[in-house]
Amino acid sequence: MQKSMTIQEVAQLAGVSVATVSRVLNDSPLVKEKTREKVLGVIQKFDYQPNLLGRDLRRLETMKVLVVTPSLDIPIFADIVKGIEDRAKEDGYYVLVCPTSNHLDREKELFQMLKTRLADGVITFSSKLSEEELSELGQRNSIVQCCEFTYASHTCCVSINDEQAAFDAVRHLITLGHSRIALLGGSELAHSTRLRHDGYKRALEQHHIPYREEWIKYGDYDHHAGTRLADELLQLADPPSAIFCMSDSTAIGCVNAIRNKGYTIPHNIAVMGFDNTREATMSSPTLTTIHQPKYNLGYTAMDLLIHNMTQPDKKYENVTLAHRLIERESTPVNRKE
Amino acid sequence: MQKSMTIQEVAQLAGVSVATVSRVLNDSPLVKEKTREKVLGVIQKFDYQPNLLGRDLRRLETMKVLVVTPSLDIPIFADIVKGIEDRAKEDGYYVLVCPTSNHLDREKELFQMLKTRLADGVITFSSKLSEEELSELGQRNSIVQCCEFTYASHTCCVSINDEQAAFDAVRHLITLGHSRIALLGGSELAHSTRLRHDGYKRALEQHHIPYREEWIKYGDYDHHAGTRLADELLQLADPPSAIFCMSDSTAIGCVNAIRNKGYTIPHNIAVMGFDNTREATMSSPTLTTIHQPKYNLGYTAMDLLIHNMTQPDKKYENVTLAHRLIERESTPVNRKE
DNA sequence: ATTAAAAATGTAATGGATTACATTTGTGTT
DNA sequence: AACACAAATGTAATCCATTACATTTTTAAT
Repeated sequence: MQKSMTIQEVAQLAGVSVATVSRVLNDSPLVKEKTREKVLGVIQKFDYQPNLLGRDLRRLETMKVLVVTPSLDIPIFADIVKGIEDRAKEDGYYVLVCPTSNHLDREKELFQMLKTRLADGVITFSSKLSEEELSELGQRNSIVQCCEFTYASHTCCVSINDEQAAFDAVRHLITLGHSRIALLGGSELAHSTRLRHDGYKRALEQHHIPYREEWIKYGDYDHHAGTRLADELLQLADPPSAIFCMSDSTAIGCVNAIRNKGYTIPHNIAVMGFDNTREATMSSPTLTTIHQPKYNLGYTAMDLLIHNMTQPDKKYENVTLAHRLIERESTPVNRKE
Repeated sequence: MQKSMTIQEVAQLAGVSVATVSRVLNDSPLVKEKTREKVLGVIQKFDYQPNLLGRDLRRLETMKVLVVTPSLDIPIFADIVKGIEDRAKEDGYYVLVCPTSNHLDREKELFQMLKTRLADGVITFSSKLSEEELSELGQRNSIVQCCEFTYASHTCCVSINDEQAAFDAVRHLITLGHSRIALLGGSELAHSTRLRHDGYKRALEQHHIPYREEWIKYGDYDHHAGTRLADELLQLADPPSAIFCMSDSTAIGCVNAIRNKGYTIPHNIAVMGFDNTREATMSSPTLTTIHQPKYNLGYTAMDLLIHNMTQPDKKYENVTLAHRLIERESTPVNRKE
């Protein structure tokens, strides 16, 4: 890579010292107006750009934050990152999104960037690192987990209350008169899956509805899984009358499967999604779903991260934001409320 | 940010000079085995990580590549980035994805990272920079445009042949017996939109089918635009019998609008999408569409970028990859072929 | 005009690693 | 044993910008 102009050359051309140029670059009030103009003149004339590697090395700070994610096509991801971006911009941080393609090595490499000083902090979605690794990294670096949570000390997390959200969803179906309610989940490994399952179970228990193993099915979060699992449900001797899916994509696959069998939604079977992504309004019928405050999750995560990167009183807490149930066409109109 | 261990301390602890430690870090063959072990011992014992800011400054190279995009939720984006990632990994580059939220300032800031030495190269999707700006940046830095193309010297581009792809799509509809073919486009500003429009027009001309202004409509790339524009088409006194959409999302919106009016697809109206995203198989009916080789577009873009970052014979060419027409349920079965 | 204080600028150390060049250690040859 | 040469290691310059501290210039007060 070719050399570009340095602060020395600027100083020379402007007939001042490097210190003065540096002060101009950093808006120091100690520079006389006339001098400032002279220096800025040279800077503009030659389109000088300070080498930020030099600056960052000196300051031991990069103003960069990594967003580590297993994949870019998680439907809620884009909105979350928008929230992160906006909060970051307020304090002048760069946001760099790094997909790991679900490779643990890649994730470790990215976390190394904290140790090797290439980034000041990390926001992570569903990390594969172990509790020990996260805790250890958290001691010396700032890490915020978003949405998906691995318990670890010296770490914090921003998410909705997944257990309660699932509870609310299932209660809604019960309120509509359903008692034959299936659960279609995403990855069984995810902590959120367990929590949502717990919420599902609690809602049934509270209404004295028996829990039936054969109505609980896990797959991926995508629509193919939804189609496949819904087909399985429909082949049961005793199929459910409502299906709660842990993602909108799954719900759409589910809807397709149900309609292909000739049933109508919500008349024969009610379906609920999760996340309230744009997919929920793309499907027909549109999906009743649980809204996640995506933008705010991102904004809050970044806010917490900035706090921990800059303030001495680190916060290692779990922040829970409010979810919301959104009624659309895939569940019957609620006459009681 | 707290100081961490430096190469000096390692050298001291190992009883050697910093040069030797550096040689060990960089796998130099000039180090005696016994010395190497001694140094590695200290490195492991104290979990020393070299400060890459120091290294990068000295080498004037960061091994980082920026992927600048207006948004993260472009449906073809995730697969393209996977291709970029895989090629990057082969040569040890970091891939950092940077969304601009469509803000020109933000984009400029990110391109500045080339000048400020924070990144070695950029792959950009539909840049908003002017031809002059791109050309100027291209002189001293490596820039590859992907999919969307602004003409500029010292720049290269990897994409499909949009004109031909649209031509093929429309010809397909003509082959199926259609002559009343509408065009629903994305942003009118995009270069690809113009090219696809040209291909549409050429196909009609070649088959002596008149071009009708009222059947050409532009909006966003999303499904809402598709619904709205399709509604407009259906209200015409003389509506089309086939609709070619410039994205799968638009096509899905279109499909919903058509079915809401009580028409069936493809019996009453045929619909084609573009991109072959997962949405194309999520909709029902599934979409006939133009497949973009997304992974390969990314892989090739990164390949070209690496070439231009490392080799003296820069390539400033346009690489065109093959597209493919994929038949699904939204167009009638082709009996002639 | 003199002097103290404030403002502006400059000098040089610093951040951490790499590497050209210098020096020491080791090996082999006669 | 002496010398040539190779191998291993060390010293110090370098990458570029920031900043503590030193120095010079300006302003204000007497």
